[in-house]
Amino acid sequence: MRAPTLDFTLLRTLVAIADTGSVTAAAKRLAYTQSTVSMQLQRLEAQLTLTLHEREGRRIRFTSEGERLLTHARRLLALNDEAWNDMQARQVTGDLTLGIPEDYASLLPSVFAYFHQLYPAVGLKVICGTSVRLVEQVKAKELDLALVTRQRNSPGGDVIRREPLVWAVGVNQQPLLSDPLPLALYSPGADVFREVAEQALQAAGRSWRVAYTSQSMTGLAPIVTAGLAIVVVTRSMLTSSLRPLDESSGLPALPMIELALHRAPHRPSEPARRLGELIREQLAAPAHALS
Amino acid sequence: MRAPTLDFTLLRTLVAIADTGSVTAAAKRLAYTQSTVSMQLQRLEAQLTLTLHEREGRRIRFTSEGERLLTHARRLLALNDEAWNDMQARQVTGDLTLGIPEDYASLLPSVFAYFHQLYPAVGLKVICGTSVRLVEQVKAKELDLALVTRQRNSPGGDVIRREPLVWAVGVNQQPLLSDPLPLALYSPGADVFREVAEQALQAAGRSWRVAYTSQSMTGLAPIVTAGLAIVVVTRSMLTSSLRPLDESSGLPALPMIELALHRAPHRPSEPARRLGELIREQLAAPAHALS
DNA sequence: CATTCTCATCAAGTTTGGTGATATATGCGT
DNA sequence: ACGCATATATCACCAAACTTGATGAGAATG
Repeated sequence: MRAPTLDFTLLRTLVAIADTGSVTAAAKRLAYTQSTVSMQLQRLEAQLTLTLHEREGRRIRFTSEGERLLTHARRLLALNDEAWNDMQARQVTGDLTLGIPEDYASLLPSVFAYFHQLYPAVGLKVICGTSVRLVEQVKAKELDLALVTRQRNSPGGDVIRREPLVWAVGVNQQPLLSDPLPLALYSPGADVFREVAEQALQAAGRSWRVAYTSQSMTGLAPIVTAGLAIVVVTRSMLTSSLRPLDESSGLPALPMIELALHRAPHRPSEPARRLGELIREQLAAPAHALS
Repeated sequence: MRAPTLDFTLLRTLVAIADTGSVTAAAKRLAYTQSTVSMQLQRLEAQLTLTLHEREGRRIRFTSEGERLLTHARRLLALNDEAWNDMQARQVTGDLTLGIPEDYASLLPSVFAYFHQLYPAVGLKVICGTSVRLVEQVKAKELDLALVTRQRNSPGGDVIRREPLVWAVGVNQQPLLSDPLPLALYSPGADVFREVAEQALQAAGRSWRVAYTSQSMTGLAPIVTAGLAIVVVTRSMLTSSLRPLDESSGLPALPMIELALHRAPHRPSEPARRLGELIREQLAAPAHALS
């Protein structure tokens, strides 16, 4: 007697029959003939020497053995697909450059680690820059993908996630609400946060001055925690040294910003597609109000 | 493109090659031809469109993809075998009577529950009795199996487990070491514990009297916990109301007893075989000195 | 009662997979 | 270096397994 071995093909038709509730429908779904599916079911029963199904008039009913095998089958197929996908993923090769805004660098390492696990043969390079610059680089095909922040409903790229912006100040500081308002801004020339903040203040008729600027948030941190200026960050970027300011502070509400993924023009490479999908999955926004 | 599906047969071959380290050896183990195994390996690589192995002179070496698939394969095969065995087990039907000594009734319910899970179509009946009587019933084919206690190296049956016997007394009582020693015994005419105790006392030159007897330990419990008599039990039967007596009590050491499984003469039924195996597995002794 | 739908069964054609024989390559001993 | 023994790859052939399209039986619908 040779090794007792199940047949994935038969198991797959079994669950298809169970899912659709009919042999004909299962056949359609699997792109087989009806007679094939019918015989496959019989073959499976013959191999196991037991009865998996009965007929109640027109409807099919699984015996307890059938139900039991079904749970085994689903488990096995899930593992099969996982294994298969994993092996296919290892064949995805190539190089890939992704651009991200500096402020998001902290959000992504886990995604990169996961990506490397799934696609060990892909060389991934990450560069940081301002959103405006990254978009230019993607258009120039210097980058395969770029994750950028942008104001709501700006054109270009696919929205991955929406996030609220907040005013923040050092955790132990009183907000410095003098007029003009002292702002700490980073990415001096081009950053979205700056635009958003200035628009909001202007609409509210407030005056402001740019008290400090830096290339990155880290450079700004000492100023802000010292209470010398107010900063704009996304809610997810709040650290323990930052305290968000609500409406009672008298500052105008800030709109949401969007995290968007830009892809290089024309057919993305396979690695780029995969990374794009992964980023979408992993960064998918927790439930927010939308549209 | 039809469903991406692995082939258990090929996976099995793969692990056989990995286990044996050679195509030829794998072929022998699987009862295939060498050429078959060789082609199967190629087929597997072709289906996945990747290279699983390389040759280092004569020796085979798996690529990292090969190693990876191997771990998947082992997992999948384990699940396959589990599923297969489960489905086969459900086809084992019939009735089955097992005899056990009353004092072990508490040890076995979990085994019975497990057995019923594995072999739901088997009707299992359990009867209790003294070891001597159970052995007779097995010989008379009134029982399919009997689990009995016996003195070390007595003939008949297969040893499942060896257990130490101990003298015990009520947990709050001082041992009543009068002469003659008051014993509480159950299974009056025939029990092994009694034989063992009496042999040990006789060898030690002690006198004793049977102060109380009962069909089961439960009937004796009040007497013993009240400190009116001493009882002999296996170490695993000690309850919170019993206190074991060590050598400092002056009582002679007791030998180990054996738990043995007797099978009805001539070919055991399939259910009987299975239950026998299960009992052996489940009751397998924790590490003891042996021989 | 006719129609429609689903399913089981059959014969036939095709594909797949295993076998035995043979060729190639590696390691080892002389 | 040479030849023997062992391990592997490859080929053609055959048998078994699988899919298919056709056909008929049985059940639901109206």
